[in-house]
Amino acid sequence: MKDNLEYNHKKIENKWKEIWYKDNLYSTDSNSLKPKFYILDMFPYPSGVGLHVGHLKGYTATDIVARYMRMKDFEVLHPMGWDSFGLPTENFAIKTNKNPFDVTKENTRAFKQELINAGIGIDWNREFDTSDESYYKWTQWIFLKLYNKGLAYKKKSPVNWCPSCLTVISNEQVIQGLCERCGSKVELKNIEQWFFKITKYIDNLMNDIKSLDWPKSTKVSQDNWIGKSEGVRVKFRIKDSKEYIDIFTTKIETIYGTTFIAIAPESKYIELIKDKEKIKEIEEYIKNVSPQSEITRKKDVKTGLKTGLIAINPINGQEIPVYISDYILMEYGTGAVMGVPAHDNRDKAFAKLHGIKSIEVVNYKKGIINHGKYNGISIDIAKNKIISDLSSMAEKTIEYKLRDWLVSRERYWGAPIPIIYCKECGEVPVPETDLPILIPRDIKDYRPKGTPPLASSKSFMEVECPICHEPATREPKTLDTFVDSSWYYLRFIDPKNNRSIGNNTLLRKWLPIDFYMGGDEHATGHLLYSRFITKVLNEEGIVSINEPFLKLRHQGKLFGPDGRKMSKRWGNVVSAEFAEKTYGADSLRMYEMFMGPLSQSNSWDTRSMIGVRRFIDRVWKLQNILDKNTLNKNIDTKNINNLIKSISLNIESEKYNVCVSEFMKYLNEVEKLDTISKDSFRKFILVLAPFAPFIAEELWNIIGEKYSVHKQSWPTIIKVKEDKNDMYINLPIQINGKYRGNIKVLKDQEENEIIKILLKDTRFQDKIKEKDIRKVIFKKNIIINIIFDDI
RNA sequence: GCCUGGAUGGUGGAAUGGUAGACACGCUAGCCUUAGGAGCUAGUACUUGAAAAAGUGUGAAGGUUCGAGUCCUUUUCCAGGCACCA
Repeated sequence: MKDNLEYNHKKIENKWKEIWYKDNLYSTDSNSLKPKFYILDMFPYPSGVGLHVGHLKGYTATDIVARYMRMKDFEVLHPMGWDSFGLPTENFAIKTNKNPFDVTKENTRAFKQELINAGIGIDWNREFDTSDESYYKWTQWIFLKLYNKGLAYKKKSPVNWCPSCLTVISNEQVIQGLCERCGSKVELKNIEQWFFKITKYIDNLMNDIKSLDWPKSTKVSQDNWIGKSEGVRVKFRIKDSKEYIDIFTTKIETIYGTTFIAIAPESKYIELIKDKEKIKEIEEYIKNVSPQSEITRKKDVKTGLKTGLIAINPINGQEIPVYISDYILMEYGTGAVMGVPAHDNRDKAFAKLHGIKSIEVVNYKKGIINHGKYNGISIDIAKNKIISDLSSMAEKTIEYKLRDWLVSRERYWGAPIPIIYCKECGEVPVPETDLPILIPRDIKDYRPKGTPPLASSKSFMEVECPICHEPATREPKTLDTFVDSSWYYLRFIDPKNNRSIGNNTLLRKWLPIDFYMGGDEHATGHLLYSRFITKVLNEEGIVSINEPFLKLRHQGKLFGPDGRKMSKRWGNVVSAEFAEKTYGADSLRMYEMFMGPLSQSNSWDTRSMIGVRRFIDRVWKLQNILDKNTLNKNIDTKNINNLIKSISLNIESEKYNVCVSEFMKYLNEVEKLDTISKDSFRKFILVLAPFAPFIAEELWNIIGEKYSVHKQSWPTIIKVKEDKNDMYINLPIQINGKYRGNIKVLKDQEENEIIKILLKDTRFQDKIKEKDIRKVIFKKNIIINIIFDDI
């Protein structure tokens, strides 16, 4: 036979990827009667760097699952699109001096080609860019839905400003005080912006997440981000005044220990100060503090000033000084705290710096109050008593960290906000029939300047008021890219629909997503926004689901060979193209799976990849030992049965790395036999197909089966007759709990029989004396453990 | 500080409470070859030993159990996330 078979991955991959694409092999029949399975990857920003091996980790895993489910006779929807609107694309366009329209086209083409090269099975009929007019029409439509429900509103408030991107950004886009995109220090600016009222859905967001099949860490992240805390608001009266300062505390039991009040520099309580000298001093202080964002204020030094105001502790009438300090955040609680140096580290640090005394009033170790009226009473009881003692001066409340979602941007490359300003009629939403509001093309310089670039287009700005038909102007701000991606998953179901966001029946049928895969960096951004938008669309009757993603998994990061994050800066980016050229797409896919559990991060090691390439070569050479004549041997059938079972099990339990080992183990066994039956070979190709689609299709073709292997059903297990070998098992022997070898015994052999055998076995008869046996632990077919007295 | 994961050979990693290190990479030796960064065969946790074999061994210390990498308690270290959130 053909002895020197060489597997030519280039030739074979080029052949099949063309045929598959031409046939759109992975197209989904929306109206199929089979059970549906919707599996989705977080779609990428098609930035300029191209696809590297890290991107493919998640895509390969979903591709394997999609192919497996397809073979299990589900109608599988596995689509792909491009998150092309927004800062990543626009910044890339600016850097390369091109326009974002062209950049989007070029980059999406490149990304798509690389996915095709990697054999990722996508229904390309459903592809879209979020910057397509036919897509952002519906982004704007969703904005109007929110607007009409009162969930989209404009407000002047301190917002995060990135001085390099020249736009506002949301809280979720600020990472440790720096801009997520460019790493610049974020400033605080007081400007009018558009918000989505996500805070209205806090309770739903917190409750509904509990039942989702999501990684625990992600659920916890969202909970922390929402940051619910239950506490009490307390009024502290100002001496010689009718005014009060409202504070928020979660530790009302410490109120006796209050030795000062501190308010935020932005606090309205500053107006209570009447002393002119003091006002000057404080204005000076505020000037020094306020240009900084709350996030970037120095944490170690807690600066502050006495305001001259004296507050009265409502619990005991004690007079305490009021300070202004930059460690108090205006945006949380009431922007004022009761300072309890004895029981709060920050208060303690502030008190130390400003010479304020500290009174210990609670013993947290013992869980009791050790001061005043409630001395000796447990904290829980004291809390309630204090609250009722304070009566009208206190009120139980719940505070959250989550703020409303800031969605407007002073940038060009995004969906224009569909609002019109009319002198007569005020703020007017664009009528649905006028959508989409297109981005103007007549802007020469679209680069960010701090004011919305769209404002410089006359043709865009000048418009007729939809109500009174008088001249009016458009809102020149655009929507954040996270608005685009907060609903994209539902567009794949009916992507070409021009009349509605999606056919109602189809949306009902295909939602929710059964399996969602993507990076954990989206835990508090995209994933939270998508859940929110889904809940709004649900209330509007547009979708019938309450949660978009039933099951979520994160693929771990793939670092460069040097263990650092893959980046141009380090020169450690391994392109998908490089890996495919060297060893082929099938090897690349299998290697990425073989590296370890999917959720775990790993470093790329090209050298290790040779292992899976050797495997692929040996699979190719199986043709040499293909036995066309004889019937199945029992052992051959048993081997393939085991493989089918274990691959199914391991795909379903998401252990793709173990799948690869199982294939290798199987191959080792088969090579030992020097022959493989056609039936087993056929099944082997079938189970291998989700992992290595190219070589599987080629071998399928070679053995004369009908195109395509990827349209076949998952192989079934044939029952084999039990033979002699099946009658025996190797039973591990433990003596005093320690493994001492094993013996060959009949399957289902009982305990006393086994002991008889052991007593005769030359290896064990010296060690085992029947009369000394104290106890025997026996688990049929699993283990026998013999315990002696003298342990 | 808080939260979430981890810790198993030289490396990546396997292991429903039941033979730890599967499967690979690398390495060592041999075969084949003009050659090998190709292929094949054998070996490869550590210690002792020529070998047979014995002992030790899953970050550390305890505990539960006939039996623990796996369960419980304490602890150390590593990675990631959040953070003046009152």
